[in-house]
Amino acid sequence: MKVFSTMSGKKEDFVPLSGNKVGMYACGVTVYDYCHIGHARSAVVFDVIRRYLKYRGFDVKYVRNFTDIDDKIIRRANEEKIAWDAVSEKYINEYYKDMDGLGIARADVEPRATDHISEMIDVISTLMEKGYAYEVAEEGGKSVYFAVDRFNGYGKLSKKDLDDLQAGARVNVDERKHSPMDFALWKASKEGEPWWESPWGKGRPGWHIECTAMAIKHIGRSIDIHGGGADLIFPHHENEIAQSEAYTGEQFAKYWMHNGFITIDKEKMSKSLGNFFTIREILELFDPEAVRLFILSTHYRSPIEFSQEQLRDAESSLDRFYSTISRIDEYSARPCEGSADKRGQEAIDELRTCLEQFRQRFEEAMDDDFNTAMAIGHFFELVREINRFLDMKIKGEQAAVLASKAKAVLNEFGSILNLFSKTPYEWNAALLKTKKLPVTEAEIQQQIDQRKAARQNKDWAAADTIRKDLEAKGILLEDKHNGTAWKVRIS
RNA sequence: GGCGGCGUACCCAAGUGGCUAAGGGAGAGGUCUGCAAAACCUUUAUGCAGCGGUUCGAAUCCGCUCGCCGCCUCCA
Repeated sequence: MKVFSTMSGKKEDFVPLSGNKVGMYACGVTVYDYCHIGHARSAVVFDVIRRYLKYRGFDVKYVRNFTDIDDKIIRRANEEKIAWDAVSEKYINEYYKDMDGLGIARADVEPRATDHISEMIDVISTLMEKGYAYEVAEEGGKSVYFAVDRFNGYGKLSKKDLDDLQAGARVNVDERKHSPMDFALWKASKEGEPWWESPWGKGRPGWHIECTAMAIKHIGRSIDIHGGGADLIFPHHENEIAQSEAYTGEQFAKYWMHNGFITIDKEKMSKSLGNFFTIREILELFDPEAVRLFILSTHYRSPIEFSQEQLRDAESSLDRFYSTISRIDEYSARPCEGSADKRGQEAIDELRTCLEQFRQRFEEAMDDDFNTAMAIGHFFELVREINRFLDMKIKGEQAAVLASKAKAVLNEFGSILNLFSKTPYEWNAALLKTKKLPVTEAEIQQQIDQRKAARQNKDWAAADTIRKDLEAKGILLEDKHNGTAWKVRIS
């Protein structure tokens, strides 16, 4: 397996630090607002990476944190005139609503910064002892800063030169810092701010220190994979490396993985620009599976331009997929009597070969730095092969069994991408709700029954009228040998 | 200004030295169908921003030009 690491800027062979155990830490969200689709991308990507590593037989421990204390949370609390922890509690709940809705599995550990204050204090104390950090007197207590120039190798992840950084610093120069790039490990609390007791008086942790403390506590002094959005490379992950490696004297993370952004009009989606869609806004309009397919159709490191058209394309793709599953189900349910002729036997052998090759191709794609886009391409290649096979209407039980096998393969590998796991019925029923179509399933069925009677009387005009009426409401009818099926029109 | 990335058909997108440049969406024609839908078949890039170079051979490596974006401040 090859994994691209931001540290080396190359794809590297993936070899865990210890046997087949993989410790994976992904930076989660700061809980002060609803999550947007960019957060969804990061969650989906690392969810799939974790699933694939497990599929590959690794014993994965996945940790994803919540930053539940920070300036923005405090500001939000002040704006809403509620307690800071009411803000974080609320948005953690909302996070789960969104992510569960999207089908993101929970991480093995989902630690919160404020549950790890003592661990952070321990790390900071050690950094003080080792001379990597210094205190600064503040009103009512002391703050602690990390001295960036004491850490040899600062900038190695983001490829930044300390001198350039300082020369180009846009940060307001803080007189109390020895160097403008130094960052807070511990902040003395101001009047009215939340605080915890520490060797430096009342205060709260800086942003970066939580990940060091929680990664080390829940995974270990060295972790295999550390991930997050590309915007965390600097300064957050750079600072994490400095703190952690200064603290342990060991390599903090073996592989650094960063997902690309979601853009709108080519610009990064972000809270500050205001050009974002929240996850819940999207889920009002599109099926969660379409959102996941949209995200996974592009390699995780490339930018994705957000658009509703793209989401609709993803829906159409899924609809194609589920139509095929539906065809398989019909075929397997009533296999043609008799046995396969020579051509049929050849087709059976061919499809069998396709299924074997699919496994290889899927793994090859995913082994290459989790190339989900390529893997999905292989799914649809297989879908076409299956459709061709079904079109041949091969006689005999053997062919029916093979069609079921094909479905099982699709489902098995789909589950690694957390895609393609519904039944065709569930897909359409979900769409009926998501698209808020003005008909119920019962009404559709009733119309289908009426139309059936008309068709038996060869009253094509009446039958076509019913079909047109339903189509106007977004429902397509498909006449098949064993009856009429309905589906939601994607448009 | 420093560092990094991107530019593949009508749209999205994979491919990063060598079989006919994956796959999805959209369009056109055909097969099937009472008619449709779905499915299948054919079709839509002698071409990979442009110009040079390296090479037996490049979308893929190198250089330059143009266009776009990201990080350097909180950010997935």
